[in-house]
Amino acid sequence: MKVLLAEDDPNLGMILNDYLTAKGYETILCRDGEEALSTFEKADDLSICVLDVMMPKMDGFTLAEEIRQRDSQIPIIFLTAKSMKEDTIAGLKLGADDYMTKPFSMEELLLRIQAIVRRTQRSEPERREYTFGKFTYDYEQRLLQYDDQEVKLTSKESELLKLFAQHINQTVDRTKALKVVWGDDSYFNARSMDVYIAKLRKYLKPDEEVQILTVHGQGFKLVDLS
Amino acid sequence: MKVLLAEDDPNLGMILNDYLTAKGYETILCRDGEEALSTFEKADDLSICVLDVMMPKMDGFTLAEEIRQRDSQIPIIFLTAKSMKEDTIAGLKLGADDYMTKPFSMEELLLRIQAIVRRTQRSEPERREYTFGKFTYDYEQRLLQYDDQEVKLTSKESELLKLFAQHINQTVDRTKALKVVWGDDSYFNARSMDVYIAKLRKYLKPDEEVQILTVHGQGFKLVDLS
DNA sequence: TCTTCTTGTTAAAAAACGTTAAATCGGGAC
DNA sequence: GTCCCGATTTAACGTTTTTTAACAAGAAGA
Repeated sequence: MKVLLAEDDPNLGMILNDYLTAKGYETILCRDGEEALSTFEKADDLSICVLDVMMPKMDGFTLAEEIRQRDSQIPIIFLTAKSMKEDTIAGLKLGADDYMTKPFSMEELLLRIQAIVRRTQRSEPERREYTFGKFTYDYEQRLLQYDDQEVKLTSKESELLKLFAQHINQTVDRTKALKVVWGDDSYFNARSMDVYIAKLRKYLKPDEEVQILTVHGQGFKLVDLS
Repeated sequence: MKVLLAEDDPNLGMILNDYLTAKGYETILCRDGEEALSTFEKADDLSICVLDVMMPKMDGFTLAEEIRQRDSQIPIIFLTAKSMKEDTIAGLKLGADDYMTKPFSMEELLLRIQAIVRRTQRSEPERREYTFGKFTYDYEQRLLQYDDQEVKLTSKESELLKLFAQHINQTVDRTKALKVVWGDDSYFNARSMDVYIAKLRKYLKPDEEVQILTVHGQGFKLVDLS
């Protein structure tokens, strides 16, 4: 996840940069509008832009217009020194996705970035089919196929398997799985999930190369050795 | 474009209502959280929710949680009396799409609504004809066609099918369907709906690529693989 | 090693849903 | 009004899905 930061105040710039980096974002910090624009043109997989409104060489609004010309979709958040209504409105007219008035907390900025990214990426083509080992899983039809056998999964089985299929060879947290599939992570839901893990394991048994490993105290991992 | 407004201050409520109506939006104004929730459940084509945080009976955050449970996609904008950082953060954690601090200008609210709607583009215009798989459904005439066969549906069958057709490949909540088609979600209406689901499934049988899946404990989903 | 916490497994209970048919309702014809 | 009819609801019973319970097994820390 790459974030373009355009902020001329070296102090704030570094703070933002460090904070977002610590939170797992890849950041590119630019000191003025022109630098930001040329960086934008060179970078090819930016997820979001965070632009200070007042900057040397090219202000944030102009920069946003230039960016919009080149990518009409990428989310833009403006940072402004004071709450100027006209600024806000001007920014929104340019298609800003959000707006923050200094001083703001890092946490809030992070949340806003997450919220926007969640929104804009959610239309990411949900896959219909997942494959692992010799299996094919059709999420829409809830059909798990192996050779010429097929099993129809129930909705809970389906949601859980999809979650694993989306994170092949990665550990999926118990709490995360519970929140996604059951909505909350109570004790009983956790036990219920364990039962479902057993069911999925039974379905996956035919292929030795695919299995659900438990990462004790953490979660589970669907490993595909094929 | 339908907007759900939840605002207890009659003055501001009317102003918002009038302004948005003048701008071509269809608005539904609710005076408290509970009213807003039950309105939400009955309406079947809302585009966005604008919720005051402080309201009688049910506050905006709780309301938002309830709404999120029923529709994880619909955009939500919060209105709050003062700029409370905790409020802001709490709201964003709930997945708010935007946030406005009173007093704000109508123009700004409008711009934010437009920005969000432009991004999400979710609103299904009320259509006369719906298609899925090899079927065509004419809602006005209540005529379901397949190849050169056609079936005339009864009014309940029709309302239910329309609801599914408007949410193809999305889960429609049982309670939502009951509220929209039957008006309330009593036990017997629920059983009645199950009977109607069976009827619709019979009608849809000719096309393998269209089916109504049940999402246990949640609702139903009309999937179209074509 | 012992103890505690977590996970595996199985079966039973409970809840939700499917199916079919009979009962009820409500509007038009007579 | 009564009768008839299709539409809808209620009822009864069957099936599937999910949760709960109880106990076994494994991992990790003292």
